[in-house]
Amino acid sequence: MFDAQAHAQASVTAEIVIFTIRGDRLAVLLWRREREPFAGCWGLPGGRVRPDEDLEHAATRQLAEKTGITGVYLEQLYTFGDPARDPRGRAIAVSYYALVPYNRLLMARRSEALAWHCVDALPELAFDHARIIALAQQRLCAKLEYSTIALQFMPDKFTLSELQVVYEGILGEPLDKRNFRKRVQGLRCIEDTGEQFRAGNHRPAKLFRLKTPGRVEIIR
Amino acid sequence: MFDAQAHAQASVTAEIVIFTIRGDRLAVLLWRREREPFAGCWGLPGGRVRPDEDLEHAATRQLAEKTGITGVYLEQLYTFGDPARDPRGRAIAVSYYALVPYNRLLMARRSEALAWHCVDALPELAFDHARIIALAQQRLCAKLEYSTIALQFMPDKFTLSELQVVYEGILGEPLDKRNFRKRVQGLRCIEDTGEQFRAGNHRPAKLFRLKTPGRVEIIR
DNA sequence: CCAAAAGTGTTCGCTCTACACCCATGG
DNA sequence: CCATGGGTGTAGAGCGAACACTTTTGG
Repeated sequence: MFDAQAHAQASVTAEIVIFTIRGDRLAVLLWRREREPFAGCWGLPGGRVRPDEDLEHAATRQLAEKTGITGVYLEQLYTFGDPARDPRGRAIAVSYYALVPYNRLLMARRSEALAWHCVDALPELAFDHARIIALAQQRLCAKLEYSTIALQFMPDKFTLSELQVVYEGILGEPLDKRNFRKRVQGLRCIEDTGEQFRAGNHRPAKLFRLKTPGRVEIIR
Repeated sequence: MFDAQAHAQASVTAEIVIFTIRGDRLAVLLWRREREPFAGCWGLPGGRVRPDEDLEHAATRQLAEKTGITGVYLEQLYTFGDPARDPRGRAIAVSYYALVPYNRLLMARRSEALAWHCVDALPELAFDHARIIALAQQRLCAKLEYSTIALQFMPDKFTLSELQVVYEGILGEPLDKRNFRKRVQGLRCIEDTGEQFRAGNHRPAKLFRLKTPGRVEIIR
C-alpha cells in the first residue's frame, strides 16, 4: 500500500444530487442529517466509498441504501476537494446526479429524514452541497439542449404534454407546444404506444414510450 | 479525523492531460515513468494531492513542477476510481486537462523524461491513462463547438490561418477558409492588432489578439 | 352545449454551407 | 513575373421561431 506518512490519505465520499419533476418544478431529494457536523441540517444523500468499490458503484449503492431508488440515470458530475469543506478533516466528494421518473416519488425506503425540495426554494445546506446542487442544475439544463436526457425523467408511458412540463420545469420557461412536439418527435427516440390516457373533461392524449429506455442520445 | 478502520482511506492523485497543437496535429505531453509500476512506460504527468491542498491547486502545481508550464487553461475532466486501476492499492485519480499555446513547447523544465506525442499515435500507456486521454480529447472536441476554448491554444498574437490549423488539428478535418473566418470574427472575442506577420514569399497576414485572454465564452 | 386540454401546418428570417478569384510579398 | 499563402462575398438550403384554430371528451 501507499506510504501514509508522506501524503495524508483522504476520505472519499460519493454524494448524489437526485432530481425529479414534482408537479411542474425541478426538485432534489435531501436528507436531514442526524449527526454532527451540520446536525439537523439538510444535505445530499451520500457516504463513503468502500475500499474495493468503483466510484459509480458507490453512488448507485448510496442511492439504493438511502432512498431505495434503483435503475435510474446516473452520471458523474464533479469532484470537490477543498481542504476546508469538511470540518472533520480531508474529504474528497465525488458528486453524481441522478434523474428519477416522477411516478417513483414513493420510495421503497420511506423515511422522515428524506424529503423533496424545489430547487428554487432550498433550505440551508450542509458542507458545500448548495454549490454541488447548483452545478448539477446547470449541467442538467445544458444537457437538455444537446441530448435526450430529459426522457430519463419519464415513466414507461407518458404523454407529450407531460414531457413538455418536464422540459419547462428544468428550463424554467414556457415552450411553444407545436414546436416542442415537432422537435421531440423528430428525435426518433419515442414512439406511439397506440394507447390513450384519459384525464378529465377533454380529449384523451396519446401515450408514448421510449424506443430504447436507458439510452441517452447526443443530438445536433 | 475519520475512522480509518471502517473505510480504508484512499490515495488521491491529480493527473493532467496536457494538450498542444504540434505542427498541425493535437498532441499530449507524456512522462516516462522511472519507477514501478509500469516502469519505462509512458503516462500522464501527475502525482499526489497534498493534505491541505485544493484539487485544482494540486493540478496546477503538478503541471508547474513536472513541466514548468504555468498560467494556462486548466479544467477538471473526470474522476477515476476503479479499485484495480493501480496495482499498489486504492487510488483515486482526479483528472484535469490543460491547453498550452504552441509557442510554449520549450518548457522551463526540459527533461528527457517528457515528450509530446501525437494523439493518434500514442505509445502503450500506464494505468488507465489511455482512457483518460481519450475522454479528454472527446471533451475538447465537444467544447470546440459551443465555446471559445480553442483560443486558449493561441499565443499573444496570431493569424487567422494559425487559428484555423488549431481547429482543424482538434477536429481532424479541414474547414472552409471563408466560413471559418466569418465565424471566428463573429465571436467578437478577437481583435486586429494592426500589426502584420511576414513569413515567406507571399502577402503578410494580419495579427490578432484575444480581447480578454484568459476568458472562455460559451457560445450558441 | 360548454369547458378543458389535445392535436396539427405554414410562413419568415436567419444561419450554415458551398464555392472562386484577386492581393501582397519575396525571390 | 512567378510562386505562395492571405484575404474577401454571394446565393441557396435547411433550421428554428412565431403563431391560431379544430378535435375529442366529460359533465
